[in-house]
Amino acid sequence: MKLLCGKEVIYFLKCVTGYLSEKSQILMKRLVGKMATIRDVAKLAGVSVATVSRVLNNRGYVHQDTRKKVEEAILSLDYKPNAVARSLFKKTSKSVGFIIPDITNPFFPQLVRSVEMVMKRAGYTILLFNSDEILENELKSIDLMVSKYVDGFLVVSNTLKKEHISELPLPVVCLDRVIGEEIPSVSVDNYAGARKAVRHLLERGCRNIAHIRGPAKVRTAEERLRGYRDEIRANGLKPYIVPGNYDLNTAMENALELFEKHPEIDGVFAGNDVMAVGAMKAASKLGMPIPGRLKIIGFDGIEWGTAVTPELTTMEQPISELGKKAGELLLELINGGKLRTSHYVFEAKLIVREST
Amino acid sequence: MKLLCGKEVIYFLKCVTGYLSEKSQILMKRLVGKMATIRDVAKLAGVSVATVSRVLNNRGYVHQDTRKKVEEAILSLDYKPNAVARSLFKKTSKSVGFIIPDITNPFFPQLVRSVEMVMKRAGYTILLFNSDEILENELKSIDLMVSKYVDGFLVVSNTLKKEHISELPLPVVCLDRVIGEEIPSVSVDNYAGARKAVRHLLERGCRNIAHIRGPAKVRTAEERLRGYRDEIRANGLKPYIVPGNYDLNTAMENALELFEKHPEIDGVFAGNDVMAVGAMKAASKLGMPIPGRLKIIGFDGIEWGTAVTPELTTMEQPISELGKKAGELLLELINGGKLRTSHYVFEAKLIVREST
DNA sequence: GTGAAAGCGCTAACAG
DNA sequence: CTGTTAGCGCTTTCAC
Repeated sequence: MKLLCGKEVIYFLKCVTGYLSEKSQILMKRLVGKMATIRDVAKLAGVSVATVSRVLNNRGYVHQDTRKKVEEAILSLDYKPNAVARSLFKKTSKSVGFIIPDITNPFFPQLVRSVEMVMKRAGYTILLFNSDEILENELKSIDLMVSKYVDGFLVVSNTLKKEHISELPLPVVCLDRVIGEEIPSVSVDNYAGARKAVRHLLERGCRNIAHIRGPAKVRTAEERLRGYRDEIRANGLKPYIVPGNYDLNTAMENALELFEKHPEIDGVFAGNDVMAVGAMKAASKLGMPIPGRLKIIGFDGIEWGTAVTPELTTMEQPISELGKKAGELLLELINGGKLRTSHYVFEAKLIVREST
Repeated sequence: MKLLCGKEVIYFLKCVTGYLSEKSQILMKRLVGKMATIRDVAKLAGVSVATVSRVLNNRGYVHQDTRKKVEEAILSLDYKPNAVARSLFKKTSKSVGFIIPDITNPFFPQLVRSVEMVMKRAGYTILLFNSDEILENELKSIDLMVSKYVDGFLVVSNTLKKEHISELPLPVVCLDRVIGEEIPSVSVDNYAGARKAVRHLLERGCRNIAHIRGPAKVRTAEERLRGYRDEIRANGLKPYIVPGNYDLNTAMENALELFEKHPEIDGVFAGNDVMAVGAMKAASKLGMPIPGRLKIIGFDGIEWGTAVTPELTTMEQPISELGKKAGELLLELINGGKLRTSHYVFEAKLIVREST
């Protein structure tokens, strides 16, 4: 048999099918690439589908001998339960969605990884959606997820509002940014982190500290800006604020301009690591030694920080922990648990490297 | 009604339900958060489910007036077709899997992004799996995908062999690495790219060129090594090869050792950009100016290359194009098309920046 | 043009 | 302990 190819098998089947026992016929189905169903297993094992279902799910009593017969049938048919059929019945799919702005932003891969890790361990699959922070994309993704019976989802977004989420028939947890009181979230204390960053620069002797801020309307960026401003004020210093977009080039250009206009600047707190690297490049273009002439601190703790020379001092976010905690919350929610705390706030941690 | 909250509505419903027309009852269902089904729509519109299905799928003849009634019902119930039920029947899920080694490796986010882009446009969702190149993980993910009726999948892997794939009941395309003649693939010509890289160093005047190689058994790494070796030989030079693991630290340490032992080295071709950055750091520790005393070229074209100072010269892979092409191939396969060419090989492109 | 009915593959009562 | 059966929500013949 093994030597026949697809078409031949089919032909052969047609010829002999009438003469074969039912069991043999089932076995043949496999050879032509058809997936075995629970019914095939039941027939082959000589039991009912209910019994097969029982051994599959380890539920209810099944006699040892029966179980064995079923297991053998499963093996010989290489039967795999059909997840879609199961989903349809159970209204659950063992999968969760994850909406992020852009996987290409170096902050997210680690987050995705840690989320996937805890979800996979619990038997869940991840559907990934890049939204580019465009509301319409997010909404579409959500509809899709609902119709696919995902069991819940994680989202990092600034555009999404609570009214988009609160009526949904599935659990949601927000990551990195909080959307509303009612929606569980995991984030870091950006404000405190920012103040700590500025304080570090102060301790290193900086007096004229600039801030390259993240994009307007982005929560994290606003909070870091506020932290910077407050700490600067509390020390009676003058704030220097330039816009940035959480990306390298804008930050570099704006930093360049800043350094030229304000040569007194001796410290920079960048809204994230990517922009900090931009500032480093600007400084290097102007021949300003780091940390000698200028000290720079970033925010995030992404790998880039250790790739550059000098290595970047930064306020590290516990990215993996964020993802892990968010995943755990979602799992609890999925399993019908009530959350004791529904807003988790982590601390950013000062990692002193070479740029300060 | 709108002022009642969940529990109250339910109570209210219980009380009056007997007195309501069937249509009103259907409308109420929504208020308590139940998803409308095609049956609800049919009832509300006063037609059969078959008709609703017809307007949903734009198939067969439906009278204008009927269509209108149905559409109104859909709107007023905020009905969304259930993707799972549809999948069960159609044996297709409008989703594809993507198995990658590790999203945390800066090469993959861009790839994922570009794949998602073409797939989303065609209405497909991405299931993401990080395998860590562990065969067992890959196999598990594949089983999962099959049972979820994914319509096909993309995979980048060295561990997976053709026998794991060729019998699968769904289309597969390999990315970045080719697994076998029968399995469509999209990759780049690592060998030629490597030779080109070395030639560039040669043209820049290097005579003692070392190679930091990628991990053993990884196809791409082997090919780049071979390219290096052949080009060096062809020029009658002496090869210097040190191991690396496609990661920063190993590369840095090994480069450090290499530079100390062989001060004559004046050029480095690293197996990927991450290791090239490692080499840069090593050089910087030893105070070897780049590109003055030592020239370095990487492979990949990831963003890191522009973040470091000096910016990294590299053999750029057209990552987005790889993803796009792979996605397109998969779509063709899914739609039952035959591929004219099933192995696409892209060229790596020399991007001269500051490190050479 | 439209409806009735038979599944897709699985689970969970409910009987024995 | 095991089998029968009625769906989950949708699509698709096949009649009318």
